[in-house]
Amino acid sequence: MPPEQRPTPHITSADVARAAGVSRTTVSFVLNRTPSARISETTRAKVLAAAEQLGYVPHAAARSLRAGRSDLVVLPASVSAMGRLFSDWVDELETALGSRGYTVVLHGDRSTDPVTAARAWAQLRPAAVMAMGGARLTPEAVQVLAQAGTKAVVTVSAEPVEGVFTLIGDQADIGIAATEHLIARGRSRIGVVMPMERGLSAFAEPRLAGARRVAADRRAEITPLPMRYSDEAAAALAVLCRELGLDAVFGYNDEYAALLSAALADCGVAVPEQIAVVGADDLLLARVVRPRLTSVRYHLPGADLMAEAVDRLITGGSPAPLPRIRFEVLPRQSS
Amino acid sequence: MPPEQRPTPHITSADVARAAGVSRTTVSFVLNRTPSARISETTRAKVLAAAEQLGYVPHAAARSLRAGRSDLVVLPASVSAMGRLFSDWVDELETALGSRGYTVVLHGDRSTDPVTAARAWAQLRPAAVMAMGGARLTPEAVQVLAQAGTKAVVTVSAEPVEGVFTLIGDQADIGIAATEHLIARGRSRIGVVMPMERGLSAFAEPRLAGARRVAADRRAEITPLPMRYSDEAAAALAVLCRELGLDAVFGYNDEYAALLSAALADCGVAVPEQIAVVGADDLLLARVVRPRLTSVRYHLPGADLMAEAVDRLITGGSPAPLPRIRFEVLPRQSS
DNA sequence: ATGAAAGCGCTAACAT
DNA sequence: ATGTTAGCGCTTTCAT
Repeated sequence: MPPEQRPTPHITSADVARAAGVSRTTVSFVLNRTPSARISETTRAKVLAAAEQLGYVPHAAARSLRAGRSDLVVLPASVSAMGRLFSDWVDELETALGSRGYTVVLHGDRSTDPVTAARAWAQLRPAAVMAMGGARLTPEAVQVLAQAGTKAVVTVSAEPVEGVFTLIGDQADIGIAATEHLIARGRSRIGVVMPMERGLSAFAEPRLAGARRVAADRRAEITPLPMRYSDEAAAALAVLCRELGLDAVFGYNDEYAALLSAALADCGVAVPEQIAVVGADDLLLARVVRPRLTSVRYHLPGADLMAEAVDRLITGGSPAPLPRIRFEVLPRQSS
Repeated sequence: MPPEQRPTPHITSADVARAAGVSRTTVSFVLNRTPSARISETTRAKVLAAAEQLGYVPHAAARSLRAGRSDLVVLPASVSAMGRLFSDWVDELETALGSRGYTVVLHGDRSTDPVTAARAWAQLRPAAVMAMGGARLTPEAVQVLAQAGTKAVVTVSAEPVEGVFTLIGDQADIGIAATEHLIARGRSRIGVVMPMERGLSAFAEPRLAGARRVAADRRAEITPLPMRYSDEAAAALAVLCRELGLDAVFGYNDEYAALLSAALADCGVAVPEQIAVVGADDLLLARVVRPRLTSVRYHLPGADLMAEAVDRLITGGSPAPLPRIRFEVLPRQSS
């Protein structure tokens, strides 16, 4: 049977109503399972059949415009800057929120100004904005979202942010964990890689600060090591490490650490015997390179717990505060 | 100065009009730079000032509902399944489309049924859907999108898909490139890793088929090697490779290849002297491991070219066909 | 150069 | 149990 050629290209709920011989109200009630309306089984079946037969797909924009609420959850995040650990979590979060009826979309976050970014998200009038990555949430940005009716604004930060459901997690803790591990392994002349790529210093600085804090108490010495992400830069830095007489390096993350570790080996420095190396983020990479890379991993709250909290925020409840993000050293061969 | 507390939480274009002392029509003209309307400089300035002062943010849903067109580009893609090469491209595409006035959102693609997935995208009434990853586009799914008014449907496939702007790219070419490279290096007993993780066989099968096609002509022998992504599986497979007397392995992609390469070294097999290894996707990983991994990389059409084509499709033009996706072997130490 | 008015597709009081 | 009706915020003829 050839596909029926509709004169109207767009099928609306009115078409469904007409086909089923009911009003648009009834169609709306059936399709939304409105609890307050009692619909007879026969009517419900008729409506469903008509919708199916016509290939009706509701118009999300019209729906949320009228209803005054949206089921959209915007997750600002640049997809290429996402580690595996985080992207797995995002996938789970998407599933968890999806099963609660929300539509999750990732919104590339390449705008430089927080307010401009917030305006871009606000245009979509989302129920929630979860700025878990690099996006900065200034008070003005938060106000833009609030004014657009965003019910839940979530972020992760070292300290609570006014008007925002804050997941507490301090990058400094990563530097602390790595440095404590290295000192426990008997190291005391510790380099800390500072990536020179843009946007990374927001993470690198607190990690360095954490390392310094630990070292100050334990008579260890911290040397910041600026490094670009390239073979050449790593090779040069490897030589420098040897000349400085370092006995350990915290490599910012697994990628920088692995690159440097390979460069150290290439120039004859034994890892970990002469210089121990620690990464962070527990990427796949850490388990594939030799020596296997010691890494600091983080534990985000379960995606389901997070989804529950967001749902509570959207529906007007006050969620229980989530546990602080914890960091853990996974000792492997490189330290 | 404390933030002004508005009685109305949502600021609409009517508020802007009132504050500027003009009609909503004028506000719309100014904000959209409607070319057909001539607005005096003073009026334009007044409107802009009022909008800024009130913190007005347009309501994308209302706008596209009324205008009958949307500036949304939906990119269905599971973020955790994305390689670095592809995610970089997505970032660029986002920028390129953004500068043309489109709003790009990634929509997690975890639904099993193509039509269900298409319906989820169609709810957003996007101007374009770019299914570049694993998402299958059946004729029914394409029809759902067409009926929802999606102007541009784009995908990548080995052959043109009816009603879809198809980027031609054949996974088999990867297997072909890798195998030709290995044969040129004098290898003839070639294993091909077949990942057992779900969803990957859609890519793995054609790669294997490509390898077989080349081998048939050149008296080389292909052995499929099922493998799970784990240290243990890799170790076991490394032993098997030795026992089978293979002299080369195409590792499906860089991750599997690197894992296997490390396992081979661990069990005393010299790479590449005894067994050459080739990966694919040219991940960072390939340059960080030792020996550095030979990899097959692909060249997607430039993001700007792609954006241009999508824009053409949306605005009713017919874009020039894009160049076929090309694959290239990057020889490094492992082969 | 600017305004009045209609209506996009949908939901939710309020009727019946 | 189902229908009538009034908008949600915006764009766009058509007047003026």
